[in-house]
Amino acid sequence: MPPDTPRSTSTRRPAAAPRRQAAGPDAATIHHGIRRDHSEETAQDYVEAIAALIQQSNEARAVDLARKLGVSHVTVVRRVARLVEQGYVTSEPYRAIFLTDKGRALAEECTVRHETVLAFLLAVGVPAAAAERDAEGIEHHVSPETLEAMNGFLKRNS
Amino acid sequence: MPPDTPRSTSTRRPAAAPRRQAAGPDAATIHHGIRRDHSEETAQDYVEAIAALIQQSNEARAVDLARKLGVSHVTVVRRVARLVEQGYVTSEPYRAIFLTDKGRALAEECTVRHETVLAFLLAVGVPAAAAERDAEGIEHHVSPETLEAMNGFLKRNS
DNA sequence: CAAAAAATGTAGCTTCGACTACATTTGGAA
DNA sequence: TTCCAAATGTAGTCGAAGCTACATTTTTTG
Repeated sequence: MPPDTPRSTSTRRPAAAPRRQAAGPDAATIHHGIRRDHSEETAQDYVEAIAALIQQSNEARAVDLARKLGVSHVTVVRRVARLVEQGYVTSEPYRAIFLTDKGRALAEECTVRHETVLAFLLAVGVPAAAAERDAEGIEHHVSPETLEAMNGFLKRNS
Repeated sequence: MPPDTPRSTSTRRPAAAPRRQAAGPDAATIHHGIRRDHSEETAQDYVEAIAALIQQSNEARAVDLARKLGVSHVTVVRRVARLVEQGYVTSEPYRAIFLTDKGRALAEECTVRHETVLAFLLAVGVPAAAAERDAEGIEHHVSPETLEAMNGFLKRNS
């Protein structure tokens, strides 16, 4: 095994200060948070989609959800089971899916945020098609502070 | 099983037009794209982190990566193995991790995008702490069009 | 009303990220 | 030079998201 790779610089810690050496302030914390959110993102997507379906057909069927989200009905069914556990939706065997109060609240919140992000992107000059696409992804990573900044911007430029 | 749930409205398709009924234009496609990206997000995070480590220590060790990303070294090792397969990095047993040309290119691209998003958020009035956090999540969902809009905004307001 | 179609449910497989626990290698110190 | 701590590697588990295939129930339709 040729020891060619330079292993020197600042790699081995002096055995005394084992943690927190050269890296940034708390980059790990940020990534941690992102990962935690990941699970909630899906929940939000589902709840939002369910709310949309209910609004347009009075009920949300698993098939429609599957189509809307682009996954198989099996995936939907399993995810919905978890949403039931988390208290976002109710679902009886072979019946449609409905939102609980908690679910409705989340959907409402998500929808508002989605609208804001979309309006903001459009206001900044993003073409409609791209704005719609990006809003889907961005909305889950917008903190209250950023949301407020977006709203401020929209208010100023209206 | 009481058949109480209202199943009527617009649910059953007329057997003739089995697909694409009431739903939006192609919402599924959007979600599909988002999901596909998910895997690339991680790759980008890793490549970006590796580039940062190399810049500050001339090499990226698995431990440092693990610390930076807030995961165990095992997770890093496994992910890095896939990055090797994808041609983003090189890695010899018990040695540090280095970027290939492809990896360097991706890192460069990600870094630029990250900087742009961050600068943009700040320019729009998002507090620094929130901007840093949100940029991490948002950068992966910014299309070229949106990136260009952000750059345009920054140019106009400088 | 009965048959067929559509929707839902269930079983089981795959991939991926994340972890703990334990083994092995490396490199710096004693 | 030997020993030890830190870094890496390996094995095996878990949960979640995806899927296909097949079973069951509901709803439409002939």
